[in-house]
Amino acid sequence: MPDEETIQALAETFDVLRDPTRLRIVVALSRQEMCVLDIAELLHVSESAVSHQMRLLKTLRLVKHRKNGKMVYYSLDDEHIEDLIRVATRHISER
Amino acid sequence: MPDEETIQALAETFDVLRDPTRLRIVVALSRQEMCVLDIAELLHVSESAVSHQMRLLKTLRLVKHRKNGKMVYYSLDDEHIEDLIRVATRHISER
DNA sequence: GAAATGATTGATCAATTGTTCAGCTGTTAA
DNA sequence: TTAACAGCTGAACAATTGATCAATCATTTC
Repeated sequence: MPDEETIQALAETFDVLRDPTRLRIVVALSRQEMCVLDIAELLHVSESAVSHQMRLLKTLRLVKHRKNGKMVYYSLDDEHIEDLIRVATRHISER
Repeated sequence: MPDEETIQALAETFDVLRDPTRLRIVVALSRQEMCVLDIAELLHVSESAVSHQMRLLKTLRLVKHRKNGKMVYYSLDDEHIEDLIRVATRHISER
């Protein structure tokens, strides 16, 4: 049995992806870099909602950002997340 | 962008594994078949709590069960879940 | 049958969560 | 300097969640 710390870290990782909005953001960013407004429009949620989620994704080191003037461009910071989505997609397609 | 149904199914999958108790149950079952009481004792949680979680895991087809008298033995029903845990473990070990 | 055991269930409760709203910061252009 | 724009933030709210408790079911043993 993995130690408590590992379990917590694993749970935290899955926790990020369990929310549909966050999942959509991550999937979108796996294809291209995007700014907050682009994401908000694509997913039909408010800028504020996106911004809140980006803070979480940033804190957990899932995304990185790049500022250009007043725009903030986000992209994935971790290729493992794409792996997770791939494996999970295989899972649901066979269940 | 995947359709709404796929996103929901993906989120649901990650949702199961985001809870430490549920994650510990799944990890334990990936090693051996266990009954409710075994799991409860191993994880130091109540039988009732385990039973509630087993219902969820059963509903989402993550575990299967086998009755033998008054005992119910649970085991994993899906090898993809072990893959997910493997990939996630690699992720956290490198972050 | 009654008691004991393993497991399940429903109700309840505190804690957590994601969104909204309003106001804010920082940057650009007039 | 003002207005407009892109993004961030904290408070507040409803909704969801996971554990606990008590009661119950199902099976075995006495």
